[in-house]
Amino acid sequence: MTKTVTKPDVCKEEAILSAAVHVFARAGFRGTDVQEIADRAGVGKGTVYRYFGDKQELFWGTAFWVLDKLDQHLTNAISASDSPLGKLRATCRAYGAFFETNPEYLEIFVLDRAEFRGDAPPARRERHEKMIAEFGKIVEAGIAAGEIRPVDARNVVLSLGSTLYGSVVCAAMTAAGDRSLTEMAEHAADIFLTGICAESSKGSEQ
Amino acid sequence: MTKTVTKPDVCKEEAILSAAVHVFARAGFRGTDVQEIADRAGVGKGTVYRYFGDKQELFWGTAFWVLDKLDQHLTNAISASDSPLGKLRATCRAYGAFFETNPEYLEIFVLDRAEFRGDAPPARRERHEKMIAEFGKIVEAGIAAGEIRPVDARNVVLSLGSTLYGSVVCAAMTAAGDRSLTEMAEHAADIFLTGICAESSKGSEQ
Amino acid sequence: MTKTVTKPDVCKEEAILSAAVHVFARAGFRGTDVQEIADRAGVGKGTVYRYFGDKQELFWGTAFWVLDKLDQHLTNAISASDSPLGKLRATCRAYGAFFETNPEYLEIFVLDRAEFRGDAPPARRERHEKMIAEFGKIVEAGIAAGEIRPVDARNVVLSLGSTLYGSVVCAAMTAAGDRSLTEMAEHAADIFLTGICAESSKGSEQ
Amino acid sequence: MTKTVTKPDVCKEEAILSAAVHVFARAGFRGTDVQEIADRAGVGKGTVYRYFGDKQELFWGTAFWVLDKLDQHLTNAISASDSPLGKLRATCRAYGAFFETNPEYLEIFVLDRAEFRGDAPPARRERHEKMIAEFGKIVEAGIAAGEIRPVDARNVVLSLGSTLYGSVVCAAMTAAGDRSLTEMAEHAADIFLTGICAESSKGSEQ
DNA sequence: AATGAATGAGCATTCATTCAT
DNA sequence: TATGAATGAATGCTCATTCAT
Repeated sequence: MTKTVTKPDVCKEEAILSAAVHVFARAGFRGTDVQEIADRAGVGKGTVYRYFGDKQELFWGTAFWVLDKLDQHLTNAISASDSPLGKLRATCRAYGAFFETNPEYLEIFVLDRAEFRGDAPPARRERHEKMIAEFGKIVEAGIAAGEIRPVDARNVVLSLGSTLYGSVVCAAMTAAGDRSLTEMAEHAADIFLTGICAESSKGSEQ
Repeated sequence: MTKTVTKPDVCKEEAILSAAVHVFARAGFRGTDVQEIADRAGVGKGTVYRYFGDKQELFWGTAFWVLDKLDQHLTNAISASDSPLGKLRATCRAYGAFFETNPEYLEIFVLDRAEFRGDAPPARRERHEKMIAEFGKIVEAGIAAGEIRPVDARNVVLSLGSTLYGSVVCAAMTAAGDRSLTEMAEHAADIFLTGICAESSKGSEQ
Repeated sequence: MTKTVTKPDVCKEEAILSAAVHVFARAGFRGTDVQEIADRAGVGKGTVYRYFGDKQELFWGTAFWVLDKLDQHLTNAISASDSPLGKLRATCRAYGAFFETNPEYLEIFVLDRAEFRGDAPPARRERHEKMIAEFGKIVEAGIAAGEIRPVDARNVVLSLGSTLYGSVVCAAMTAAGDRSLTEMAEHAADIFLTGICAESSKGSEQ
Repeated sequence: MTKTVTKPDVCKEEAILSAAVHVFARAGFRGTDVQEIADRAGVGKGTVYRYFGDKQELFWGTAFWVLDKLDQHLTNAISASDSPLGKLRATCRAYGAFFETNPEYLEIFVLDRAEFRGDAPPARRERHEKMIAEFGKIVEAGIAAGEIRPVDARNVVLSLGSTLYGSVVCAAMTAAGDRSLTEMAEHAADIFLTGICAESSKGSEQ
């Protein structure tokens, strides 16, 4: 019989995930002692294992949780603007702000990449694709509206994602001495968006 | 008495570093057994410690070694073109090609960020600043030549670095299914450069 | 207050014991997870503890249950023959057949010895003595009838028991490659009984 | 690369095996904490793992070590007598004496059966077969000399082995209250050997 | 200088047992 | 009475680091 995993209490699950973000972010995956997560969550170590099966699943659960929060945050940001370009700008700002407000979440993203490359469970891949598709539609709307040059939407979304990811990771790396994550992301967005704007709307964009 | 570290034999040092790249890249920092590096380098475990002091120093030595190789690779690429914009483009292409040719080097960069955030020893920070300054000069030359809009050179270099970093990391993450690292980096460069080009030179750039 | 143990439902008790035989036989005493016994018995883990107090008591209950079954099986076999020697032969055959039919029961016997040496609760010791006495009477009847040499009945019964135990354990160990448990037991009985028969002239050997 | 196991120091190996016999015999396989073996052997826990790889291999090493000692002990006993029957008798006596002198060795045998049924590594199986063959030759010599009835030598050896095993295990189980292991084994031998002697007229029984 | 044997702190995971519902 | 969620002590195994040879 495979490992039994049940989550009878949503509050405990949240407490564990919240503690896990904190500890993983500080100590890394391998450097984390599950006991510390349990202590910080106020539950027994056995409970952590009952809820998540093993340390890796716990980490994946944590990473998914964070991705979910990011998705919600970005989704909120999108609705704050009407034009496609405005939505993209808002997304970039929200992306930077999200990780500036929660530096621990950024660590989870970095660890995810460092420890598990492409081994993420299907659920996370699907969520990622969903987000890509979502933004792809915005780009296509921008193209239809003449705000964005006719480009391959998926590639542009991947590039924008890469740029934002690189911006926040690198900005956080240089110890906040220079500019905030949000400023970095906005600067990256400026450069990025100006580049993909159609010639006709250059004037209004810059 | 502080830890005695000497490197009497350059060949051994190279062998250890080469082995370290391999093993760190595969297993991560914490997941790496120093014994495996010693075995692969064909030296005793004690020798690794004599040459590098401890595991963390060994990793830093490895990361510095890789950064050095990247620097040389990019420096070569720069000289292949005369115009500032050409140099930047060539740099982007070279950046992608470097990590496409040596995926292990990319892992070292990712691990560096994941495990040690900003704890890198001064030597590496200095080297990093040196590279930033180097490219800053190119940007300034581009501005002077009218190829690049009047921007803050340092910020632009940081943004370009972030973009390239994000591009290769994310491209490698999506399991090569989409495009090669080099293509990703070039695509990122296209968007990036087009955005910072002065209005006057748009035509020739696109 | 001492541990409260009640068995309100005989069906559940049987279900637990039956499951326990299965799991203990497969995994050994220490290797057994009480949860698995509960699952297999279709009851909650708490119920197992309510019925048996703790894991050791559960095992002893299981071993006693099996011993009881063996006793019944051998008692039936005895009644199938009239002569003392016939009864002993029948007992040997039945002994082998019992464990051949129920290999799990043999594991319980082996585990019992391995884990608890002589720590068995008085009830099992008494039951064991009762069986020894029972067979002792048959031996004495055989002696009285002139079928068996005048030997110490208890010692002979202990030896026969040891021989049968050794036979089935060793036979089961050699992976059935050679002969069945029943054949092994019969062979052992042949040698054993022939040896204790009166008529022969064993002068040269003692 | 598979687990590296080296045994650079024979004294340490002996110390570990000796400690392992002691601890396994007292606590059983699962109940044994490898740390205790290390402590008793006066080495670090890591050393135990360096020498034996894992707990199971350590147990197998221990069991083999004991089997080896038994083999030597029995081999010595054999040479003390000239006639085949004498050799078999001497073997039985030696078998009982071996385990009476070293009750811990008996526990190892019992645990071996309880935990690993037939999973023993090939080396131990081969050693076992070698011993069976050795005694088979003695039985055949006995048959040739007319001391033993014409029986299947291998089967007889297996039966004798089973009988002796059962005798010592059962004798030890009944807490030495009755007779010593040696006496039990001799008694078993008496019954066993008398039965396989040629001269008698067992017609009515067979 | 080079080696690799020895060490033991550290950590993931399991599971007997309890007890609130 | 029955349940199963929660717990934390227990234990196998790893690996960074040291140091005698």
